[in-house]
Amino acid sequence: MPTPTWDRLPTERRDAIVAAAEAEFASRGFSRGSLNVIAREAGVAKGSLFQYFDDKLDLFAHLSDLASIRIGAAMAKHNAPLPWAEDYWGALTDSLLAWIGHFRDHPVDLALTAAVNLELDTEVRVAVREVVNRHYLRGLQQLIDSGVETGAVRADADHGAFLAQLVLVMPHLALAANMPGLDPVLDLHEDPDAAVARVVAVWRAAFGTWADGVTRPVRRPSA
Amino acid sequence: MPTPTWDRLPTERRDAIVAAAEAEFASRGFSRGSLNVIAREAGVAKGSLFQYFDDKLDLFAHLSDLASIRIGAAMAKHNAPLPWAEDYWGALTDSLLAWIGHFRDHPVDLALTAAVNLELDTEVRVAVREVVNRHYLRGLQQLIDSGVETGAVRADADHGAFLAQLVLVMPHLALAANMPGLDPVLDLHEDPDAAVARVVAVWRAAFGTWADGVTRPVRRPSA
Amino acid sequence: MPTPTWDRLPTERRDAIVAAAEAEFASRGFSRGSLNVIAREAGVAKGSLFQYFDDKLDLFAHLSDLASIRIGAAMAKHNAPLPWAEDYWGALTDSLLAWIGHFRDHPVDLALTAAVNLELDTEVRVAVREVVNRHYLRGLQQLIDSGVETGAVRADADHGAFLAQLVLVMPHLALAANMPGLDPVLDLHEDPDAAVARVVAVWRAAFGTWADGVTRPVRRPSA
Amino acid sequence: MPTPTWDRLPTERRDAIVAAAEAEFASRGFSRGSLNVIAREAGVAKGSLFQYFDDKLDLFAHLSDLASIRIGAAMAKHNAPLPWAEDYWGALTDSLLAWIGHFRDHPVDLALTAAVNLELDTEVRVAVREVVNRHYLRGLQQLIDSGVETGAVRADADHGAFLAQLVLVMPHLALAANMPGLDPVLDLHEDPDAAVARVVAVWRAAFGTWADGVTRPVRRPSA
DNA sequence: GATGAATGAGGCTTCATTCAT
DNA sequence: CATGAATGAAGCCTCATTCAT
Repeated sequence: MPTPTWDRLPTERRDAIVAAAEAEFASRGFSRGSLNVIAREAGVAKGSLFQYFDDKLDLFAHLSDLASIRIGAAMAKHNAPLPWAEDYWGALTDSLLAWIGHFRDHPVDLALTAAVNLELDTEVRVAVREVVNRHYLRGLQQLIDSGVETGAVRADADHGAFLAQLVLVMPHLALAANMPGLDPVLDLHEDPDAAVARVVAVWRAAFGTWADGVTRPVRRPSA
Repeated sequence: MPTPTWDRLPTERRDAIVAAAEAEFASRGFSRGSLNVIAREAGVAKGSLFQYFDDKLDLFAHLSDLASIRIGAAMAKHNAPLPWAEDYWGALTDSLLAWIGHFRDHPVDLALTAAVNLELDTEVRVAVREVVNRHYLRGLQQLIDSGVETGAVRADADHGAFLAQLVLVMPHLALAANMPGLDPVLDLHEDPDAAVARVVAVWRAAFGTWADGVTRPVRRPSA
Repeated sequence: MPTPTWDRLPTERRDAIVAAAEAEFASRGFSRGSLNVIAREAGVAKGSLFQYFDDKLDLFAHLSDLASIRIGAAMAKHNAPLPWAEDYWGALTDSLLAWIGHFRDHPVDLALTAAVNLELDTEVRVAVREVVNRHYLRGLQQLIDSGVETGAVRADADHGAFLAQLVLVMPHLALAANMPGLDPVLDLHEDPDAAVARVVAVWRAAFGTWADGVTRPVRRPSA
Repeated sequence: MPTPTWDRLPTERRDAIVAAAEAEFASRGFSRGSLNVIAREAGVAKGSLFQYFDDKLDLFAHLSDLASIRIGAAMAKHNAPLPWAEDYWGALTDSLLAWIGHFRDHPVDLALTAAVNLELDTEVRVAVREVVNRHYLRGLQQLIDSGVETGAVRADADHGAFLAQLVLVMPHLALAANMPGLDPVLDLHEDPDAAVARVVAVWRAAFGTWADGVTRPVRRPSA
């Protein structure tokens, strides 16, 4: 967590540091990103960074926090007007495409998400994910709940498994749709629309009700 | 790719280097793994490594190649006697648990898989994945095909989406089941049996035929 | 020396700074002790420290001064009721054990004494010792004088040499008895009672009168 | 301990590094001595130092080892022709003056001894002392033994206490005689001859036999 | 008189790669 | 073909002190 000093800083100074740090970590990842470079690019003394953040990881976690808030806000804004009640799976498809689009249009968010998800160092990854997942899980859980309420998601489906799929698949969509070499099957990078439609179809089959309202029971494993 | 010199090397020398390199990359990842340490532990001169491999990445890719072959062989051996024809989804569940078990019992394979999947540097990741995916995709495709043949997997299901799910989920299973802090929903690390059962249930619902043989059509998206 | 500003400070503020500084220097020594930490722990601004003290050394010297006064008072109180007249060497032994005990029970005094005695920087050490020795020498000289008056210390012994032994040995006792690895012979850390008895026996032999009152002349060196 | 690489080094390179390191640590002590400076002055790359020594402490310990060997050899050479059998205490006085002289004439040895004895960091001090004390203790013990054999030291004296005095006093003599501000009583820095004579007189009184051969028993404390 | 943000030199250590032997 | 010493840039982080507010 940033120090109180950070919060008292003039906005321009904070912005300069955040911009420099985002650029650096986005292009080089956490482990290889350099505080030297960040300080130089931000036009501040190297030591100043340590007045604002405990250490490198603390700075990185803060950036990730900012990014996840930014992404969450953008998605909330996009999702609000979607016709979840009338066409849940269509709205979900639309939302996922917007999700992909956000990362296409905000390379910094993409790169930070990549950096978080791909960071090798377990300590780093766990520390940052803890912060980030807190934001995401709540929103995704609400999304599932609303599907249940409107009848699009079967009440007796395994909602936890659905949530797990979302948590697992969404970062993959964001990364693989915008970076080459990550998806060898769905061709996300070339044709995201088709790929997303196929993914949603899977979920609909597994967790959705029939169009005619007939629910198809899927028993949870008795194990 | 290793140089011709590498291939002409006495077996013990090669083995010593491979063992040392696996141990090092397994415990410290690619970026932080040290050639110094590898050379020391293998009992060879630092310079020699550069006679066998172009650079650090070349060595790492070779190890990943070896590991994927090893893993593939182990899984093939385990899968052979499973009752795919009689109980496809049960066999799949069994296979996935064995998959998780393999990585639990072979920390080196786990760590290398982690290193590959978590490596940030795009160049590194793409280079290594290209090699690795070649092995995996073939095996997984066969697994799906056999499901179709035996009638467990619907002929009109989106087999590509199934393959994508496998490719995406299996590394996640391997890592999240054996490292803490990676799975915030399914609790893979604590109760892998239940988690796997839930995942397979999803696939069965999406891609499987009914127990009574009635297939439930899932139209591919018209998009 | 503290500035006049320091003397005008509210007592609680002074106490907070002294406490924080003692804790810091005690645990990290002079060279490695950090003014940053002291200011933070004391709840004062970093800059304020420089309003009260010229620099780091000035602050440290002040603490040492306080500690030596504190130690001197404690020892004076302990020494007062001892039977110097009846059993000088027994009283001295008792006093030295109390001396060791004081440092065992007051880690801050121990650490400050260590910091003073072990500080490499000549400038620092000389500056601090000058202040500290003033207190000690007077007390130790009185102790010798009283021995002479009561006849326990020979009048013709080399009292300066006795004083030098005390000055040299007492810090050693305090440190070596309470820190491992400083005394390779007497085993002060393990069995202080025995070690002190042996040291006092040496002094008694060198500077004391016989039990039967016969003094054994030790001529000062004619050099 | 230096690495094997260090031992294989050309003599001039080793000498350059040792000279630079001695000069640096001698003038600034261990904690404040800088490897940067040492490398620059020695004309070697900073990284090379880490091919020869594990870390800063390892280098410092090696220098201390060299110095203690050097000092030990010098003293052994000086002590050999002294008339220990005829005039033990005179010889001891002479030896101690030579000891002081050695450090006066070899400022590097003086400074290293100071650095070892005054290093605040317990870990450092203990590590280095372990190496150094090994050399000294043996020599000093022999010196006492020879005194016992020739009858100058009483057989029933507390030889351990004598050894402890030597171990404690000799570094003090070396330092205090050659650095101002360390000895507030004996005036070692101004008149070492007199000071040494007084110290030896103390020991003679405590541990020596009478000139006329009458031994004066000093019972070890019954405790 | 108090504050605390800014400084920036300097600290130790790591490491992939080269190249003379 | 093997060796291993040398490199030197780059890494993160610490800290006493200053000075504008």
